[in-house]
Amino acid sequence: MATGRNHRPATTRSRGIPEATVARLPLYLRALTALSERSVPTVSSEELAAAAGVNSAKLRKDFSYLGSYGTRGVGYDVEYLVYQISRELGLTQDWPVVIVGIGNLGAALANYGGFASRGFRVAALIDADASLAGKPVAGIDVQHTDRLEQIIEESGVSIGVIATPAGSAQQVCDRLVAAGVTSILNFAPTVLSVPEGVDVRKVDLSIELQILAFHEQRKAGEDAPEEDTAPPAAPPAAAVTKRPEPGSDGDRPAVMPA
Amino acid sequence: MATGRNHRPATTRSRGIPEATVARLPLYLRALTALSERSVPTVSSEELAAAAGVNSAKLRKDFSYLGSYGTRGVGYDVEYLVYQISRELGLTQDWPVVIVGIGNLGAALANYGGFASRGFRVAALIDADASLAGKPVAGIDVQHTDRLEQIIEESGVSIGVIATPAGSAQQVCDRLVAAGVTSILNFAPTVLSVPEGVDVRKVDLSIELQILAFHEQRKAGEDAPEEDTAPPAAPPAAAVTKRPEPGSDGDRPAVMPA
DNA sequence: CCATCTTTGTGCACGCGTTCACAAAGGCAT
DNA sequence: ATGCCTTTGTGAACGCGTGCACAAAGATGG
Ligand SMILES: NC(=O)c1ccc[n+]([C@@H]2O[C@H](COP(=O)([O-])OP(=O)(O)OC[C@H]3O[C@@H](n4cnc5c(N)ncnc54)[C@H](O)[C@@H]3O)[C@@H](O)[C@H]2O)c1
Ligand SMILES: NC(=O)c1ccc[n+]([C@@H]2O[C@H](COP(=O)([O-])OP(=O)(O)OC[C@H]3O[C@@H](n4cnc5c(N)ncnc54)[C@H](O)[C@@H]3O)[C@@H](O)[C@H]2O)c1
Repeated sequence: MATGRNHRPATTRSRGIPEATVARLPLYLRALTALSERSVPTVSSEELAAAAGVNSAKLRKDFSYLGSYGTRGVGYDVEYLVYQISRELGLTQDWPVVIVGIGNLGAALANYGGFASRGFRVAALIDADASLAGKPVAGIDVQHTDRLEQIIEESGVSIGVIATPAGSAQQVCDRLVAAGVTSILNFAPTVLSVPEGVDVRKVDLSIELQILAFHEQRKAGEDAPEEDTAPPAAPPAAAVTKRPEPGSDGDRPAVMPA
Repeated sequence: MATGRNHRPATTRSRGIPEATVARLPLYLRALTALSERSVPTVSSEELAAAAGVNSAKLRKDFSYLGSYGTRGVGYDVEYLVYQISRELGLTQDWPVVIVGIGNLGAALANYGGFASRGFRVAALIDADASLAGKPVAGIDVQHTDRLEQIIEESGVSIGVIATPAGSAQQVCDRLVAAGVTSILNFAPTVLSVPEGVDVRKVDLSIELQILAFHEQRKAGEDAPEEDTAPPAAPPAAAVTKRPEPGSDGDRPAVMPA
């Protein structure tokens, strides 16, 4: 999963809908939308669960938090459920979104059609590079960072996407929050600190790959005997003496062997 | 979070390292790398936890799974810890990666510098569009899908990134797996089904936004009284009778009101 | 060598999330 | 109507993850 707030103190526990359930609702919604397009009238928890790639009991429990929308012996009415989930997720209204940082990634996001298909609308593209200002990306003119606050207030934007380099992310975040944004999707590889009441979710490609690498390594080393912690390097203790750097810094033990 | 395997039956539970811990190791690694660049010799759990945005007790417990690498009264040796985590994550070796689907997103990924900074190397870019073949993206020539199997075998690729449209994703996935890929990072909004032993993680922008929208809606509606489930639509029951299934398609109750 | 002070490593308790398993509900055929 | 069959909704058990709080380890200064 990405990162919601650290730990919701259970006080603000969304009318009883668990966070894990919320994270799966979009998955169900996607599967249901596909069924709806094929004009399938009803679907059982078993079928829908298979389509969404989850356990059917989990799905039923998830839906039970929304209410009793199923019919025993039959299943769930597809259209009705699509509406209920959409409403629960707040997708019956349009959410204007700003994207800050129109580089490789930001431009790809701007071009992504998957926004509008749900209730999201790209309200503005913002970049600090003056030479980009006025140029259209995905049919929308890029605007300069100077106008960030103005744009957000005028358009009533409450969701911001950060696709700037990591070094600028916190600064951009601060400005977004100050201007009224209360939900942020962060693609920059940094930990953002935000005041209470602001939600941050992060998408970090590098982390995902590293997690895959971890499991990949385990798969590979499953046959070969593990070499444990012995071979790697010198233990950390008793190794803090040298100081090669005049500026500031201590020594570094001779780790990172061959 | 994204999605690891559904549920690891605890049998293959990575030498005791909890999945949640594995997911945080890259975070610690990033913070430690920054410290290392500033030549900071040691760091306490409290400081490092703050930098990584987590609880210090959690961080200490996480590290305890790797071994006792700290020194009481002092903290952790930065360089040593960087090495230990890198080794645990399998980052001491280079992982060749293929990206399939060099469109908006795939091209952005190919251009992303964050790959090489960790142990990942873009081994090949693959697309079904014949007009892209031979054209360089990020300094690497795009190759046609026909050569997918050959490329994977030749380069010994075990990690694949899917950035094709959703409709092609499962098919691409199947080919990757058949060719020997055992870890997949999926950007297409689809549930991929893979055989046992293959890990899939997904990154879904749309889902992240929907989760943010959910919380955003709650924040907004906190003042206003909730309108519960009453107004929405007609209840689902008593609407399932017909089954006009010669071709397909049944009726659809008049949901989705104004 | 001893006292003190810092910080780790972890035992423990708690809450969330997952899964099983089944009673109740409801459709459908007879 | 009545009984059967399907599928929901949920009680309960379990396991994982989190965070508190503290004893033990070790550094440091006298
Ligand atoms: N490209 C990818 O596939 C990818 C993948 C994962 C993460 N990321 C992260 O996403 C971010 C963007 O990546 P990218 O490849 O698009 O980089 P990029 O350099 O192509 O684009 C960054 C853009 O942000 C703009 N910018 C810089 N500072 C700004 C500021 N203060 N305010 C507004 N705009 C500002 C720059 O002008 C530039 O247009 C980076 O943090 C990167 O680490 C990228
Ligand atoms: N662009 C985004 O920001 C974004 C965000 C989230 C998710 N996604 C998802 O990522 C995927 C790619 O998005 P995009 O915007 O880059 O789309 P795109 O249309 O720009 O690129 C898709 C590329 O995949 C290639 N392709 C199609 N079928 C293929 C096949 N069978 N084998 C190999 N290559 C094939 C196409 O030739 C094209 O170059 C889509 O599934 C999209 O939903 C994109």
